[in-house]
Amino acid sequence: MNRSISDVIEQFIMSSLDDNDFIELSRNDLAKFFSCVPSQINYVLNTRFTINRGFVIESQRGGSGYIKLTRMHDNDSNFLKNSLECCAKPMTVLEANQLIQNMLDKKLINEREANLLKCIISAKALNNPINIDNTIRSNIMRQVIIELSKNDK
Amino acid sequence: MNRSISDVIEQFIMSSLDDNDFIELSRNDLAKFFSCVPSQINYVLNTRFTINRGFVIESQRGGSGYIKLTRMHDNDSNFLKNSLECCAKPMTVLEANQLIQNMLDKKLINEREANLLKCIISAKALNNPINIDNTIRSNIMRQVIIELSKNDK
DNA sequence: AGCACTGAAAGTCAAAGAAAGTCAAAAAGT
DNA sequence: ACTTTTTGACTTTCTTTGACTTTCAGTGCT
Repeated sequence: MNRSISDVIEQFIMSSLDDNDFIELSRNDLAKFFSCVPSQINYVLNTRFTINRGFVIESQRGGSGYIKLTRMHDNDSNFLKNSLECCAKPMTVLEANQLIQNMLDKKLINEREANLLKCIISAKALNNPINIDNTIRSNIMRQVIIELSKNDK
Repeated sequence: MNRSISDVIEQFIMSSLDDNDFIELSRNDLAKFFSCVPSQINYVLNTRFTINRGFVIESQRGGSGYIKLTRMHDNDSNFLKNSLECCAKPMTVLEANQLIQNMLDKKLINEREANLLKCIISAKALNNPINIDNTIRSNIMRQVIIELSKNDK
């Protein structure tokens, strides 16, 4: 197996995640360590540690910036993955409400949270040109799912 | 997580506020203590201890000058009412985040809820024509506040 | 008492620095 | 040929630094 540097970096990051549910990386340091350009790290992250594979990435730029990588819990991850597909297209209020109800049923959120979400994706909250309304709604739900995927507190 | 010197200073000031409702700082002494330039203290104050997060800063220059930092206390309904006014105008991500942080500080929402809200009002979630972006954001926050007011004690 | 001087604060603002992100071209695999 | 990987120039975001400004209390002089 003639593996690429990307594979090696993937492996390295993967094993760092063995012990912890999340790790914090320095893009520049990692790049230096593997003698590659920094954007290669982004490439690895974007191609290997995707939401669909159960990972969530957060980061901050600027002085003492960082990249935080979180692994999702497996049981929830499937449901969330499927839900994500739901959010690939614009959603009506009805569809969004159903998704929220599903999340509630699966105990991924509680009642209070469900109510919050419902009011947020309501027509009132997204009061603006109708044609992009549903798009924003699915964008919001996608972000919610990503947020719920982070299993740290 | 204390990533930057600014974060460390923020923490320090924050914990000084644990016991008292207000504290008096000496900009120069603080700067000396943390081995940074005095204006760094201003930076921390301006980015972390903002009005939107419920802090008030008073200061005096010149001989025996000082910086007085006060944490605002007002009851929940007052707070919600004021927050509503905040949402009368379009809001930037930063403004919304500070409002959410403030709600968290006041225990009107918990950390999980705060994170949910933050991701919802993020640029990513509201990914659409910039000029109406901020308007949607304030609409959303308004609905959230209204929702939170429902189960008010 | 009133006034000017002085030095000790704090404030401002913009440049420099330090990350991370983006995107597309070039290179390498298959 | 086509897909994946590698590279690097350019962008964006946040932090750190420092030169310069403003304000004030105290002091000494008239």
